[in-house]
Amino acid sequence: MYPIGFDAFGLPTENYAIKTGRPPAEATKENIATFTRQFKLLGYSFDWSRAVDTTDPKYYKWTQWIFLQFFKHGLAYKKNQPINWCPKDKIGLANEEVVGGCCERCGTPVEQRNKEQWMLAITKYADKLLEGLKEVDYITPARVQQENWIGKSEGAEIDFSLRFVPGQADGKHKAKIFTTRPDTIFGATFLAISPELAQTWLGVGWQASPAVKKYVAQALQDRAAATREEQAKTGIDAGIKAVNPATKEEIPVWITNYVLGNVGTGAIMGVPAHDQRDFDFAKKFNLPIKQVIEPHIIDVDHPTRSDKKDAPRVVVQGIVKHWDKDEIIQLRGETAYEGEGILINSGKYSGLTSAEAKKKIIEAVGGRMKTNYKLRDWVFSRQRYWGEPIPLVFCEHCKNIKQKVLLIHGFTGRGDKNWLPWMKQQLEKQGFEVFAPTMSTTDHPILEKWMDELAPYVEKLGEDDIIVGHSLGGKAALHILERINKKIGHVYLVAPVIKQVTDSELQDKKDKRPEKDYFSAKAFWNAPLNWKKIEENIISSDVIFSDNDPSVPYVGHEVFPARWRIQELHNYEHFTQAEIPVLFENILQSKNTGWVPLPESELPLKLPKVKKYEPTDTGESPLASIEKWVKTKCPRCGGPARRETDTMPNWAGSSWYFLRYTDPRNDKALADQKKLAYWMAVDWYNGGMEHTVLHLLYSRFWNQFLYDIGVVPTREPYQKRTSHGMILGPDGEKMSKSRGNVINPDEMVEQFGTDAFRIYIMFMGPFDQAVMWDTNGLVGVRRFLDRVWNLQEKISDSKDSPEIISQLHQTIKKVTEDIEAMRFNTAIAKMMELVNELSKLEKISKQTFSTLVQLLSPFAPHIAEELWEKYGHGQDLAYSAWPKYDAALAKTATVTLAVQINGKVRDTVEVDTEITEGKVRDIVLANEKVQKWLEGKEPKKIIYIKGKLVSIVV
RNA sequence: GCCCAGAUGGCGGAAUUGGUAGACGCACGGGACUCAAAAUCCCGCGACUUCGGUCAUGAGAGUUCGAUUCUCUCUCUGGGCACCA
Repeated sequence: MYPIGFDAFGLPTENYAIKTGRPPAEATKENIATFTRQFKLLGYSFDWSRAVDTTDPKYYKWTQWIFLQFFKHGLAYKKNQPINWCPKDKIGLANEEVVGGCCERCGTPVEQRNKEQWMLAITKYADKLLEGLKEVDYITPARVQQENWIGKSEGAEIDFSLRFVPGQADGKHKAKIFTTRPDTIFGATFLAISPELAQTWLGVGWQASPAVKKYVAQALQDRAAATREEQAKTGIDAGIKAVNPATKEEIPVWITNYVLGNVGTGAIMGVPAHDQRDFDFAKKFNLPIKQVIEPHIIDVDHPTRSDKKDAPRVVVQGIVKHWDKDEIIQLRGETAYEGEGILINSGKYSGLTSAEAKKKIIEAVGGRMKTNYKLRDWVFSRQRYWGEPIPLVFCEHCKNIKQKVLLIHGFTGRGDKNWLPWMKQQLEKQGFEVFAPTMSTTDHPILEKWMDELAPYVEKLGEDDIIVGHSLGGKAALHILERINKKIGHVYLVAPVIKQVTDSELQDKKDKRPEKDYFSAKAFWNAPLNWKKIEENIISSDVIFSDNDPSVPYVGHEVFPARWRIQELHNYEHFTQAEIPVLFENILQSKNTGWVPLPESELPLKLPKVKKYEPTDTGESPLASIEKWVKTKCPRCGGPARRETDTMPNWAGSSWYFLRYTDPRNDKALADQKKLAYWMAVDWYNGGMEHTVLHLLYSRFWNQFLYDIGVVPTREPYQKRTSHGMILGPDGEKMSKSRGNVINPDEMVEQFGTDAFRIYIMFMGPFDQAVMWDTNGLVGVRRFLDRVWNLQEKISDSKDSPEIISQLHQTIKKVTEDIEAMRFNTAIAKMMELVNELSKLEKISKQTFSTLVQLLSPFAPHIAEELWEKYGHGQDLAYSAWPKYDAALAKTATVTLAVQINGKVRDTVEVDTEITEGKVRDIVLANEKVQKWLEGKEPKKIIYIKGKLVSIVV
């Protein structure tokens, strides 16, 4: 399947509409018609019956439908986000419309303004998107760009306690830092915090000096200027001290612009001896520098160690003269991996390697392992006209409907123990109605009793409501789900007891509960689960475990069905503490905010017609000014409601189009399950490098999400991703209208013909490299096609010579292999060689000519079909069998061997292809030139490479 | 700064499990055909040369009988990310 489609939502079309006042849908239609005509003109064999257009309501119905799935699963949420705002034009700008911090149209400096925006929680998929890269075959740059963009860094969060008066600990105030190098903590000579963090400290009552306040205000303002260039490092001593938890020494706290507010925790420990930026800063402000890591030479003699082949390292090379012999020696050594090494000046950790020290130090200073990602959630709103309308309405009445949460405690737990009361209080504060009953058989759990006691609460729950189950309560939650006949909105399992347990394991349990209680729980514990039924009754689910849980081990997808979202948190034990903020935040994402999804029957929500396409001067999309469209009825309660006026970004439609190709006209689903199962994943996705970061990541995210909710059959959408090179203009620059270096295919086809144009594009350079357009190059290609055409005159019934047949078969081999490896340029070169040879002959056989025409047909289909038909082949060439390579026929009787003496070619000899090595020696040694070069000496060694060369060492 | 890719005649490029560097095409020079031109066909086309050769694949080193290909260092070009702790 070789499909094609058009993705036309977005800025260029919208700007064109603003400029001309023409409806973008109209211009899009015209452009699609032009592209289609040109593609057909060039003879591309697309399956036109599957063509899609992302701006077609029949298509974007499903884009909207997918968005609603994100919404229903708590992955789409609204958040205040800064947007680029032009105060003169009074519109929000996309990043690409901001040039050097100024508005692209009018040059006014751009301001940051906060606006409520729809967000997609792609960060929840950070790890999955990273993991998925292992199972696909992408070209290296594409894979690396994905990895960098996700930007996983594993490190530790460590608290530094603060002292507002030197020498006096108040025990209350702490600064949390993030570091990937906890092993360097003994070298932390200062604490650096971002202006953003300083601002929040000021906000909660920190009495800083006027100079500090002034610096913070200034630094924040400079930051807002949002230039892309790196700013000089500035900073100020905050006037307070922090205690290095490793050395227990007081170190100064500095506020500086080189620490970012939105990375890590917004605070770092400054280790000037082992971080370039910390070093620069310490130099500038005269802060102490303390070395705590020593690079070490690993192995002088072995440049590559077999046990650590892939570890990057620094190689040191030196050339010295021997101390007494007159000899020059080269020394080579390797430093430690990635600058890590052996700890020094680090108390009892001195002498350990970085890797060994990391864990121990984190533990000793009370830190926590923490994984950070660079990836941010995806801002999914655009205050624009030309995009898919977001199919939600806001209903004040429904906002006030109370969502219910059922908290189920675990074995020997209670509704008023551990984190449950805290969670109940927090959720009630947020407007939830919370049930946290205590089971009467909590110490001797009996499944049926629990089900009976929970039944009255379960009865009250529905699609908006939430069940949270802890430990054995998690298992209870699953049993509830397999017994009901309705859907529950969200299910959170906290360290669920779900793994089968044996008697001996129960006996080994080390906690205080009596053994007999365990055996009473066993039947409950090990009761089988009907996952199919459970999955039918859940809209969304989340599972968390703790990595140091003494009683419930982490359980992954070997127990949970493949689609369950499972997270492993650090240091939560068995969640017996009073608070679990992470869980609270997760539950909060399921909170009803008054936004109500349109029912599927009302999709597509079509873009209304407007008079003006500019965003309004309040920064909202033009849709906001159409009262008739905005004012609507709530699909849930029927009361008055207003529509969302934001539209989706241009990435939306292109995030799933590959799925639609499998079933482009389906109006019951985005595509039929069977067809998806048949076609997906995409075997091979070739495209430009400009789409290997965002589009690739977004579409993988959508596909993985759709997989998780059971809509698509594969986790990853694309098996293989390659990239073609860009064709540059004749000036070597990227083709663009403004530069005036655009080549129009219509003109080229007019002048040289479609086939010449096609072949030139393939012949001009390697598939994956950027090449400059040179119209002169078309001349040679056209000559080649003319020569092929002229060969007709030579066709006869004669037989071709063995040499010609051999060359023909070598050409079949080369062309076949090169097509598969996308080496089109060399395939064409090989055919040119054959045609040059044939042109020299008086006569050629019809058979040879036909085979040549077949080989040529993928490159020049028009001329090839014409010649094929003309020379008496009934069936279309396109459906004929590809020529077969015959190794026997490709063989030549003789080969030319190069004769080398001491590595230099001195002569060539033509010998029988099947000649023996002994005979070759005889021939070569008898050779006149060889004799001359040998100068009577005996050869030390003779190397014979069959079919290639003979090398004589003297 | 970091990451990725690359560097071969006048030009686009070819050749890698290490084996005759410059295939194929463009441009250029010479010749044939023609009254002439275009088109076409044939020949030549890396540099130097005392015509024996010598030097040449961004630079320098290494391994090897032999390196465009493998190892190391450096330079430059293109692309991506960027004070990511």
